[in-house]
Amino acid sequence: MRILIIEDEKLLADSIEDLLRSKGFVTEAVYDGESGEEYAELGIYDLLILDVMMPGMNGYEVARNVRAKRCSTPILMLTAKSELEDRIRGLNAGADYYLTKPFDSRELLACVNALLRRQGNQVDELSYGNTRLDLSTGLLVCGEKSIRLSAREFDVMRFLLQSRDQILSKEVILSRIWGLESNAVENHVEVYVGFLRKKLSSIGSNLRIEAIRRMGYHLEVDGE
Amino acid sequence: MRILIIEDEKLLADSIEDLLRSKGFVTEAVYDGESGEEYAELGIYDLLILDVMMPGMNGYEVARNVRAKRCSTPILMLTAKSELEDRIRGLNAGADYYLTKPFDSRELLACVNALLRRQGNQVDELSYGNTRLDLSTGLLVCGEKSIRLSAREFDVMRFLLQSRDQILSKEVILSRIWGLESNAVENHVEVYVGFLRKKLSSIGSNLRIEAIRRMGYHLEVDGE
DNA sequence: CAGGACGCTGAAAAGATGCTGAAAGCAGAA
DNA sequence: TTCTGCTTTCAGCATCTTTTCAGCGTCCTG
Repeated sequence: MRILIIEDEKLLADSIEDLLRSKGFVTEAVYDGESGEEYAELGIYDLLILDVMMPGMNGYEVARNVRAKRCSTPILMLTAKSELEDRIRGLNAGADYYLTKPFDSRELLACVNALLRRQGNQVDELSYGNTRLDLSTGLLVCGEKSIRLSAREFDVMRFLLQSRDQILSKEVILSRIWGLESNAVENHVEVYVGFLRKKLSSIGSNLRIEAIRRMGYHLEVDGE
Repeated sequence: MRILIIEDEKLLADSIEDLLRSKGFVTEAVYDGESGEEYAELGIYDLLILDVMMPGMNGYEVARNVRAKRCSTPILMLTAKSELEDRIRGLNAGADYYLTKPFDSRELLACVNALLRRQGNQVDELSYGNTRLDLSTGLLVCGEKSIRLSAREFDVMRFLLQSRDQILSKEVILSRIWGLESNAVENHVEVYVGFLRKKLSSIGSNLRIEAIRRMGYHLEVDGE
């Protein structure tokens, strides 16, 4: 999931990026309306986060221009104002949701998730090696064989597949899959990795979930 | 990964230290802004955790002074206040992230990880000679061959690569990698240098870790 | 040249970390 | 309610990492 942040306060943009990245989103930030519009119109983003008050082109204008180009990427507007008429103005300009600063990070995340969910825009499979994870059915497929993953197994497998170029620490997996508030412990990750390894080998996959001591897990393809 | 905690409430500082140490970070704590600034400006930390409300120099001032010295270590600010203006003030003073007390330990960890990750992700590999250290997978690569480093080996190797123009004394390496409070001795460094030399030559690297008597170690490229 | 300081190494002990199977807890379906 | 499958918990084992240590070689200094 790729998110573009258009926000002239660099530090705030950075902290939004941190927040979203820690949840596994891919983010990019630009710091003025003009570049924002340009980037947004590439059409490669799943969501725009757009500040209203910016020097030069403001958020309303950006939203309006983007929509005028028939780009339907959902837009989340950020503003210091909380007046009804501002909200209406933003929505009329094409925004999908309106968040008043200061906002709670939870609220932002909930909002981002809601917008992405609403779009229903997902890739419908992830492949690596000889193996494929079907995101709509939750099936792990290898050649003729396939096996069903439970919800948790699916989340973990997907996260691993999405992060194939990185080592994922148990900590990160926990906070991403079980959430910050859960009282899940690292052994949960170990157990689920165990489940997944069993299922992977049962369908003859050449994917290995390699444990890297003290660092985390990494997906590898046998014979590479 | 080395973290400096600047927090006048000793109990809170201790509990943060415990938490982070249990996750394998090396921590040090100081209990007032003045010493905090002094330590921070040594530039040997990967992250600062900084309380806003302290007698004497407060967190904003520390952050501002540290930034004024062009020290770009990420700063995580802690505060009891959750007002927008405080958050912005902190961000403007150079903080990278803002956490309101009381905070969840998991949230703190996620935050710390996010900040460290962001920093680490700016460079995702370090190369020298014919050899490359992949920071996201922890692999030491030379041409076709590659070998996995353990967590400690990785830390030492990275430190050497990052300081390729300097001679690193065992003492500096010890304090940086094992931490000031650890009871590690210089032989640890010698042993790890030995491990690394073995791994370097096993993949055919032209890097040598040269010992300079009474001074320390230095990375050199064969045939230069 | 002798002696001491320093650095290197292999082997073994100590310590951490990761894996696993079994069982208990839980929630939804029948 | 009972059944079923998913998730969590736990304890013990296995494995890998880190530390420790003793002995040897080399370099420097007097």
